[in-house]
Order: sequence, then structure tokens, then C-alpha cells
Amino acid sequence: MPDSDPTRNFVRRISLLARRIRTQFDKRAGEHGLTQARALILLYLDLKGSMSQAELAEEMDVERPTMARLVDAMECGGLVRREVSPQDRRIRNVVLTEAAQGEVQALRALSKALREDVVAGIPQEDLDVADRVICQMIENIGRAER
Amino acid sequence: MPDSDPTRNFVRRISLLARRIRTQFDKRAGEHGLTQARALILLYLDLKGSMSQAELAEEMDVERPTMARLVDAMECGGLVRREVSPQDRRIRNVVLTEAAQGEVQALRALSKALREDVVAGIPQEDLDVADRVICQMIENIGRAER
DNA sequence: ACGAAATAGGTAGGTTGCTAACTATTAGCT
DNA sequence: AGCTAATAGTTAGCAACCTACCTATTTCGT
Repeated sequence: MPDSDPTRNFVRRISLLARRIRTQFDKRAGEHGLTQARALILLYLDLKGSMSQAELAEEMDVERPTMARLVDAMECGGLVRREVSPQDRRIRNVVLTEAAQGEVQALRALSKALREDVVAGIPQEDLDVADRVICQMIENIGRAER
Repeated sequence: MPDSDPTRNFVRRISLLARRIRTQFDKRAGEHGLTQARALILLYLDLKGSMSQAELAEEMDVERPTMARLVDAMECGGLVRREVSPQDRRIRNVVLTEAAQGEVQALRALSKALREDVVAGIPQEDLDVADRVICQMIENIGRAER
């Protein structure tokens, strides 16, 4: 960790990078009436077809109320439907509407393009190291939470 | 970038790490009635004595309305005071109250301890690489915004 | 000196996170 | 069968971000 000063260190840069990427994603996805979080839900549902809110929340590493709110907004926008699960009456399975399915390819392309912008000029081995570091940090912070 | 799938990649992990760190910081700082963002402002003001909102916003890489709102909350909590600048009538210099000054050492220690938890077991050379990668990404996303 | 451009702070509204707590349902244990 | 614990979804409230836009002040160029 190059900077030990809490006002100017790695942690702040991680947060800044995450925010900037999100803002840029939102901007690019805005033409589809989507944001990063919502786009991700679309992509997950496209992959898996139908998921409960709790499954989505777990996949996306967010809490259940967050997911409920996101799904609310998307249901209002006609992008997803909630269906009662035949196996368990607590569960609301979330599925894509036809309107949403038309967006998926564009979102994949958009996401790919943004990623390419973000990693431009960075050697693959450096990316691998950074990835390992981030994963270890996530693990470390998880341990610290106990 | 090891994962090209937008539902499961480095970008998501960056966001997750930032969020987890913040949540843990908030938890630890909560005993002082503070959150990460507010603590940072305190630390900046402790370093520099008095700063305008615009300066604070720039140092912390947030937008001015965000800073205004943070300072509002802290002013309400008796942690900072706003003073009109003698040089420029637009500017509100933000200064620490005495109550806030008593928190600074504790916040530094808390911040240091959390950082140590986050980087535990990671070799310094890996941390250096990761830092370089993050900085390059921030630069890349800045370029992509234009 | 005057007008245009830039800057500082502020308002309003939107988004996405979190926690605490609650109700309803299911799973597990005795 | 009955009770407890866990799970799914929801509500409420708080926090921190962003953008668009506005007013007031200062700076800059002519």
C-alpha cells in the first residue's frame, strides 16, 4: 500500500474507480433506459432464465432489500415480471419480458466496450496480479467483519 | 482482466471491495457518530485547517452538491462550522469545531487498523502493481468520459 | 467600464447501497 | 404433531453518490 495517509490512499482510489465506471456505464446504458445495476440483472436473467430475488441478490453481492427495490423499478418499467414459485410460496421468480430481451445484445456489447476502455494499455500479467489482490482484499475484509 | 463476462468480473469486484470497506469503516467509526465520508472530511480539515467546500470536493473526488450535503450534516452535528471567506464572498470555508478535533486521533488509528486488515498477507510488490493498475484505470476511464 | 465566462454554493431529484425490523412460509428437530 | 429456526420478501429510514439547473460573485477579455 503506497500511501498510508487515510485521506489519500488506495482505498479511496478503489472507490473512485468503482464510481467512475458506474457513472460511465449509466451514461452509456442510459440510451436504453438502463443503469449498471439494472443492466446486470437483465444479463443474469438472460443467462439463467428465471431467478428468485434472493438468488439475484446473492449473485450480485447486494442485500435483499436492495434487490427488491431494483426489481420493483424494473417491473414498473416493463422489463421483468415477478411470478410466484410453484415450489415455495415465499419466492417470487423474476423473469425477463420480451421488451427486455431485445436489449441484451446491446448491453453485452456496451459492457465489453467499456471494459476494454478501462483496461486499455495495461499488461495482462498486471491485470492478473491486480485481480488476485482485489480478491484477497475481499476475503480479508470478509474475515474482518467477523 | 480474467473474466470477460459482465455478470462476473473485475469491475464488480472493485465495486464490492469498495462497498465492503466502506461498510466496515462505517461500523467501526459509528461509535464516534461518524461515517467514512464524514471522517475523511474531518481528517482533511485537521491537515489543512480550513478549506472551501469546492476544495474538499476536489480532494475527495466527489461533486460539489455531494460535499454540500455532507458538510450540512456535519454542521448539524456540531462537527464543523462554515465561515464566509474574507477574500471571496461566494466561498464558505469549513473549519473543525473543538468537538471534532477530539476525534481525529481515534479516526487515524481506526483507519490504519482497517487498512492493515485489508492488506493482510498481500506482498508489497503485488500491492504496488495493483495500485498502478487502479491508477491507470482511473486515467483510462477519465479519457473515456471525453 | 462593460459584458461574457467561470466559479462557489445551493436545490431538486434520481440511483444504489446498507441496517433493522416485520410478516409469511418452509425446514428441521424433537 | 408441534415448536423453533431459517428463509424470502417487504417496509422504513439512513447514507452517499450523481446530474441538471439556479443565483450570486468573481475573473477575464475587449
